[in-house]
Amino acid sequence: MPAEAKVDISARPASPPLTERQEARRRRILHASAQLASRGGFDAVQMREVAESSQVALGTLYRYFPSKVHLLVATMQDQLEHMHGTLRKKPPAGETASERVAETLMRAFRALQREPHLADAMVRALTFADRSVSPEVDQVSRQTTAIILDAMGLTDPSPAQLSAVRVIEHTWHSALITWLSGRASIAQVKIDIETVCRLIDLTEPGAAQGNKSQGR
Amino acid sequence: MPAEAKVDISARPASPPLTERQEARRRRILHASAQLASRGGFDAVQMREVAESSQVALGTLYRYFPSKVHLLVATMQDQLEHMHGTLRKKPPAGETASERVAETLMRAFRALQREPHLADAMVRALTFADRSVSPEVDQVSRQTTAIILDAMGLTDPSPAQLSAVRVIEHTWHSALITWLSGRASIAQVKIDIETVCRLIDLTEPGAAQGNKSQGR
DNA sequence: ATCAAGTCTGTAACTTGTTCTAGATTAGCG
DNA sequence: CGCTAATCTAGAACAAGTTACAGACTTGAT
Repeated sequence: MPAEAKVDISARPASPPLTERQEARRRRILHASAQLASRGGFDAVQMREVAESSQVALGTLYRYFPSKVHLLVATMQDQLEHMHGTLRKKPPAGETASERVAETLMRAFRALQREPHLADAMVRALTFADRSVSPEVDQVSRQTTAIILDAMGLTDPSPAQLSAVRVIEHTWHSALITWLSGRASIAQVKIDIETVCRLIDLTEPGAAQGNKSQGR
Repeated sequence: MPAEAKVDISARPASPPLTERQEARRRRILHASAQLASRGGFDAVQMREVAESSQVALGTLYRYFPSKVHLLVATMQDQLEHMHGTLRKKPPAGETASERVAETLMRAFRALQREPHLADAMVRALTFADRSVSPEVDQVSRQTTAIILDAMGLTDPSPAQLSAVRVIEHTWHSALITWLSGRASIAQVKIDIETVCRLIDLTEPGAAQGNKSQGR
């Protein structure tokens, strides 16, 4: 499945091309953000501290990322790219599409467990984001969709399959939140993921679907 | 299905019984909260304004609700009780359990559409809540579960059914967020709800499930 | 090399959630 | 009624996100 370059193109809004120093600043900021987040989660990412850690004035930080939520969502985009790359190297081994998706998400989940504070910061920012961050959040969503479709081994999904993927993403985000806020165990998240992934089986060609009103 | 009184018991932590004046204050605060939220959503619920609107000192507000998120989650509990009562009066008419659940959730969704700002405030608070609010958020979750099980017409759900309900709740919350932040249309939310509700069909006695690894 | 436009820095100010304090008020009790 | 503990009020104070601004530094074009 050859689809490497496409990601990088859509990743940046690419409005004005950044100079080298600017690219370096941006990278320092994202690094500081991830670092602080890894320590104490959402609350520990304080804009003044991010600015100081990344050797940038507060005003500059806000020029690069117009709010804390923007910053953390961008941090998530960054991490997601890593993740997608990593996952691509070792594709999931399951037989059915739903097994492979569940395996992929559980692998991502285990990665998040290694940095729970970072996960907290990123996921909280994602769900707290208001309309002003929609484009960036959408980008994260597209990236996530791409990862799931990859795991399914699809290049040209049907509408029903896209719906299933949407629901899987919903479940993934919400399950993460319940885990992060201590209301669900790791085992519980696993069950939820496995449960929702069975939706995929319903969309397979041979599956008998006794349904109506599944418009567009 | 006789299960009326139970809700009220678990609804309040019932630590110290409130005096009449205190109950009145609590009610004024919740009312002011809902009112402000209906105007401008999460951001419009400012603690100083809530205090003023409800004729209570700021310190008192914080004594009743230890944070803005606590306040909004309590507001949501309040609204949910209304909702559950309303829904109970006109049970959904669908033939299958999944149809009835989808109908119920869509009805709730339409109610939220009438007060989108209030919905914004409540849902944002719910997903932004950290561990310190877990008990309250859990209470909301239980109430939501009860509504869904009601719609299914179940009193004694199987583990598989509970899993399905959990996933439905995940989808419900997350779909609401995408709608509130303008990243999904009302139609899209409808599709997502209908899609996830088909999971219920998989848990019915006669359903053929070609699955493995569905532990406990 | 020089100039204009755009960036970056350092710092103060403003906003809103949260905490703290000192002095009234209220509730329960003898 | 009169006392004591708890509660409530008004207002200041603090914390962190965000904005504003004046002056220094870069950049790109000439």
